Amino acid sequence: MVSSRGGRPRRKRAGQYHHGDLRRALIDQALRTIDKHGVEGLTLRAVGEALAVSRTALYRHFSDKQSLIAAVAREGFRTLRLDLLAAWAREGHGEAGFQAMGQAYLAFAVARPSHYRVMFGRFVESKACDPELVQEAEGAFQALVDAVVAQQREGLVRRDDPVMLARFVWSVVHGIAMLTIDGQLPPDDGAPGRLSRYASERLRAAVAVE
Amino acid sequence: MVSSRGGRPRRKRAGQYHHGDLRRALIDQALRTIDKHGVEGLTLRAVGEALAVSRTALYRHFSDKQSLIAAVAREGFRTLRLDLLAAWAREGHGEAGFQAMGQAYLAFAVARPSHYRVMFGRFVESKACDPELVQEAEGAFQALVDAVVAQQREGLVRRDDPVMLARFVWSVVHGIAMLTIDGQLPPDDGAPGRLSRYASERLRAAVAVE
DNA sequence: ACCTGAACACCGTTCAAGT
DNA sequence: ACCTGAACACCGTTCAAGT
Repeated sequence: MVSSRGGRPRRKRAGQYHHGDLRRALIDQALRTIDKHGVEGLTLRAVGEALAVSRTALYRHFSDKQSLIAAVAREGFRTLRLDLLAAWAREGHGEAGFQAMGQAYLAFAVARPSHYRVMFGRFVESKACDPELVQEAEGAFQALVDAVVAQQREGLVRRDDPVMLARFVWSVVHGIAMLTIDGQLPPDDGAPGRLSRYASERLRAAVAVE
Repeated sequence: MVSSRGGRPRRKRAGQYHHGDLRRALIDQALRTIDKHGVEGLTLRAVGEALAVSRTALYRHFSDKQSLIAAVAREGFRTLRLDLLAAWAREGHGEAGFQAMGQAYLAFAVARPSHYRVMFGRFVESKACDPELVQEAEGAFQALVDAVVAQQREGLVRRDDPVMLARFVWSVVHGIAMLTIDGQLPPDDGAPGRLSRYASERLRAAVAVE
């Protein structure tokens, strides 16, 4: 995180350049704003102001606002992938590890709902234009596929097409994540937690051998 | 649909009022715009222009843009509920009916992705402010719960808490819907269709008795 | 190369004024 | 009651100009 001391906009002397990794600073600041105020609260002018930089300085590093948002989404998929792999490894690459992956996934979405929404919400139109984003998203999904294949080898889950099976699991977990962060479950009720436990149990039954 | 002939903005004579059900016309026009250009493409100015009305006429019927969007979301939940009930009834209130509900749900989302996104996407902050929207959303969910209870009576699905079971099913179907309309499945591949068939089969296993 | 400020074409919303 | 146009405070983006 490249931040000014105390999080305040830096005082700027005339004629001075940013002279740091402005690209990095822009992404970090955008992420901070998105986490705090959502994507719809993200303005390039405010980002520039927070970094004590002109509101058009950004165009040296990003072609437009969408491309900045895409960079934020990319970071999200990267963090998500690392979280998933850590959970899977921590619990020993088996049934428990798979369940931990699900929990890690939901924990990510609940901790950073706005960030999660940016990753999936079609804020980047035609992702064909951002192959790095597609690649990062596929990397996160691959962690799930790998875990499925590993369990198939151990005879822990049925031997269907692992990609299809992983997509099914992803749907469940993504569905719960979205319903939770979009406030579709009764609030202040522990509903998300109970649903995720129940879903985990039913999901295990769905992917069981025979 | 209250439309001008040919879909063109109507010519307007000076001093003339709209004198129809402007509220209704505003919702229809907003829905049309959202379906065509997404929520982010919705501007109150364009809505007014399309209806040959001042861009502030809207404020007589809605407190702000959000409240117009909320009305569109409400319509969506109503249509979704009717679609679900029709599918359930058409296939005879059993296993086939339940599967048809799932297909109807996905068909709705795929046919009107932007509308579907508006229904769930937190465009209305703090839905407590729009109790009618909450009510309509709950109505759609209730159709699902009722179908679960009916199947439990027939011994077709396990006798867990029907609300919890319905939330689980909803998660799966909502997850597939979102991944599909957000372009997270490989395009031009029939992947959404195959996933939905596979998920339907696995889901049946997940909710089966014993 | 990297940054700047003025300018342009947009927004949602408010409000005094009209019928 | 319902509608209007001007005005206000915002946007993202472009561009000639600076270092």
